[in-house]
Amino acid sequence: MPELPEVETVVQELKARLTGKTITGVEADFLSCLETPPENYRRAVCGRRIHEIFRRGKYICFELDQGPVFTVHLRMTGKLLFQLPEGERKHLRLSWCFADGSGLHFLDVRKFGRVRLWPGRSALLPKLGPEPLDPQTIVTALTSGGKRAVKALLLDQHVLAGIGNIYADESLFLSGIHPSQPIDRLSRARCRKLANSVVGILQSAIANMGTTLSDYRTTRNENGRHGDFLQAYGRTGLPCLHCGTPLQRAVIASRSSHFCPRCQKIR
DNA sequence: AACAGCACCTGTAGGC
DNA sequence: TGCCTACAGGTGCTGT
Repeated sequence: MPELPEVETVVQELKARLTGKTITGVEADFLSCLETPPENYRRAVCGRRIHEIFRRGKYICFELDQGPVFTVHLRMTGKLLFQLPEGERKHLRLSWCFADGSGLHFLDVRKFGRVRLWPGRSALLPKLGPEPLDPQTIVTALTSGGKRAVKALLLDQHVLAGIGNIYADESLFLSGIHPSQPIDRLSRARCRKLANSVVGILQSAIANMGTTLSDYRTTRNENGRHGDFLQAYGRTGLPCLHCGTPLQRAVIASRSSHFCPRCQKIR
């Protein structure tokens, strides 16, 4: 389940390895992963040099010379790998070939991942909210959230771009806020605490190259190490690391939510 | 406006 | 062992 830290890890590796390379071919094994007609996509990218690779929310963005950008969204089970592992050929959806003979492979068990072409950087992903990497941006985004549950806001990519279920639960646990807490009844101080938790969690997960629970891998097919540090997500029934109360699981904002019923009360 | 439900998919875990 | 079902969750859509 790649969220901001996982995508950031992938982008840093792609940047180091692929910037400046020229795309010579695209081989699609699963045409539906292209949201742009295949011929248009090929025409736009083949023969072009990769100018810059960057991240926006959970999107991986490849900016090519002369303007066009294509985005890759990994959704739940997508991976970008420099080498295609034997035995995973079954899940290969798309490959890019480069002028130096190297390649990049997009694998995706569940076929949810998508590749899309955009005319340029200025028109990219217009509905996406701001990056949740500085506390003031987060406070501002959350405080315009009406009466909604705080977890619904954290997960809404139009409000903040990049947070998914794992880091939403971790941030709420760290700041002692119940996922169902209505945002308009959250004090300014607790909102700031949440914002600081979000930034801290995301930065620490980036430093650990993300969280591998099942499918996520780096471009070198390595696991992220942040799974060892999760304090709430996936710990249903295990003791809270602050007070020892067994953690609970409930469906909130249509997602499984993991929280401590004692440390995270609605106030 | 906010939210629920569903579709998209497949692998895995659990029950029987 | 094997069959069946529920479940995992990011995004975008429809309906209420």
